[in-house]
Amino acid sequence: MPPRTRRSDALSRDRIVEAAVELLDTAGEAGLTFRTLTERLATGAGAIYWHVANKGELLDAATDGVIAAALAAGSPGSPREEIRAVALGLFDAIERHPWLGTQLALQLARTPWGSVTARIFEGIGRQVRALGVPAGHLFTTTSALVSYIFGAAGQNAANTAGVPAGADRAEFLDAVSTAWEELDPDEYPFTRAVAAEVRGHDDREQFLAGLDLVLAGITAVHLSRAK
Amino acid sequence: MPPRTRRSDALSRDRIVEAAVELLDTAGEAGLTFRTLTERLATGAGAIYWHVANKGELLDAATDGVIAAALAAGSPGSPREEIRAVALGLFDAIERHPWLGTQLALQLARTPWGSVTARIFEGIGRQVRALGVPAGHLFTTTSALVSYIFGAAGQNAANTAGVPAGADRAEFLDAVSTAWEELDPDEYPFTRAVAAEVRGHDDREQFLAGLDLVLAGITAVHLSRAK
DNA sequence: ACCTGAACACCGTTCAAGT
DNA sequence: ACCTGAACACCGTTCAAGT
Repeated sequence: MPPRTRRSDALSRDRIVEAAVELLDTAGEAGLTFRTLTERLATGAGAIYWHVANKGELLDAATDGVIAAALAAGSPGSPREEIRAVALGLFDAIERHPWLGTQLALQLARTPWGSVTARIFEGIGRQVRALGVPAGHLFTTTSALVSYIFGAAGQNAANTAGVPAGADRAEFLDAVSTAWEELDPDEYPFTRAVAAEVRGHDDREQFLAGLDLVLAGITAVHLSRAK
Repeated sequence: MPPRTRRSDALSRDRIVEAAVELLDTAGEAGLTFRTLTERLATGAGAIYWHVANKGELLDAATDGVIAAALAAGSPGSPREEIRAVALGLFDAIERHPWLGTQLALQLARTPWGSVTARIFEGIGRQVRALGVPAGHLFTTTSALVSYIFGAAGQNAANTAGVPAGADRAEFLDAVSTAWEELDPDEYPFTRAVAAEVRGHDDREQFLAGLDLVLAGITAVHLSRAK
């Protein structure tokens, strides 16, 4: 009897990465092991190591592929619109693939200027220049924007990943809000006071509002005599 | 013959966490295992599990302790100064304990509103309110600021952790700058153009410049009729 | 050149047994 | 109540052997 899952054609790096992404999407980070991967691909561990150096490289490739696809959709528009598009592309990709949040952080820690960072930095930076930020401030300004985007997208990944699969979003926010209202008034007066604002908020809108805040800062500091 | 390292007194959760931080500082994230930890504490694995539920909880406790200590120094000052102090507290802690970058990201992914986030959110939020940001915008504004701080501090943790221990900082920046200058002109025109700005920059100054950018945005959007 | 799969070293965790 | 340490299940990785 032939194996239930038969390889239709030869193994390749791309097929391995693709299978890895599928496993990550369906079973989470803990669901991707060399055992599950070899089973899914109906092969042996050594076969995978022939195409990929180690698990870290496999995860990097998976992260890279998903991010590259998310940023590929280049819509023409004003610099502000382009920046929003790049940021939202990352935001949405993390929402679709919750493991991206952790993985991006780990990859950033391992190779700070890897291809993912470079891609986003370049994409954002071009638009920062198009905005009219003067030459000596391009690096710092772009870095600040990218930092916000990574921080906010990561924070959000945490939020969405933390919610149990079946739970309703509104229910979850309600629970957080209630929990905040019950914090110690001496230690957490601010968080308590702000608890109500959590209840109805939309993550995506909040992400964009924060982005607008940073853009407003860039305008105020670097483009004050513009137009 | 008695063991080289003898326990001077009873084990405790605090002693275990303290030893874990020491191992993380000296040997990195890979250096902390239950084997090295039991050896250092001259005990058995079961003893540690009596005080700590699992490795995740141990890492959370280590992260929490270091962050709490870093934020404890409360210097009185204007809201802006306080915000800078909190942000720099986190920034410096990550620089002193490079494993914090990864660990914060992982903890954020596991328990988004854990004590670390809550601590920073509360600390920043109070000052945002003191700045005069109107009630309905406190949550979103504080979130944006915290996102930038986490993103930038994390990004920086990556940068400093990536540098080999002995290497000179200036040398490293020089290498990055040179690498950027050699990127493909078609794919990375912006990054190439900005390579020179990398060479002399100071991470701490850049972190603060970005923070000022966000603060300027908050002023422009929410405090425009202030004073 | 590409793949197989048993074997290895190492990890977090458990648990019967001690004090 | 607190600790010991052998044992267990599982993981990433290697490598002699096959085609």
